[in-house]
Amino acid sequence: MARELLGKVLVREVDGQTLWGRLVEVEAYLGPDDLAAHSKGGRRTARTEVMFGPAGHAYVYFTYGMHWCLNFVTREAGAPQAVLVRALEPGPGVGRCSGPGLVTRALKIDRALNGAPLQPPDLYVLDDGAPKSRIFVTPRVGVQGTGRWEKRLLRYVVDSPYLSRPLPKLLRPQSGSGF
DNA sequence: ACCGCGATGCCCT
DNA sequence: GGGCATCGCGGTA
Repeated sequence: MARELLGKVLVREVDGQTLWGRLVEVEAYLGPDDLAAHSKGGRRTARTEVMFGPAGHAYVYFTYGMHWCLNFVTREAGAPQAVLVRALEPGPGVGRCSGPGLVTRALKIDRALNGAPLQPPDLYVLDDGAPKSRIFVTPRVGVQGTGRWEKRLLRYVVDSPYLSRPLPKLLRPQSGSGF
């Protein structure tokens, strides 16, 4: 699902304006087995409840005292998996969205959208037919201390200047070309 | 370039 | 009460 989402357009309609950006960086969180996931060990709390519901809804949580993070719930009810939106290539008039906290700031997303269906008019994903870019995979960001899970290649990106952190040199297209 | 750290509040034990 | 799926700033190179 994370791979599928890359390159598609995330649209937010709010306050009479339409804000959008193209998905360039996402991470997969694989539920109870995944020690980096909020739903690790099947933890079902007020915060994680939305992830236990059906796919196609927004899971929005608050972190570090000031940031909201947007996820897409990706599996059937009872399978608490999600894809975290980490960076967008911003559309016209949209500010920098390189990092999960910046994505939600730029698209005016907060707890009011937690549990919302990913459908018009508030928040939805479009495929505008843009050509698909090559996908690169890396470890996830900010998941130290999760044992083998911190090394799993569950961050999916396309080569873009809008990533929250640049592609490792070894993965960069044209690396070693001589210039 | 990299590193350290403060802000700031909710969640979970 | 500790920690956090972060960010931006200011310091040192």
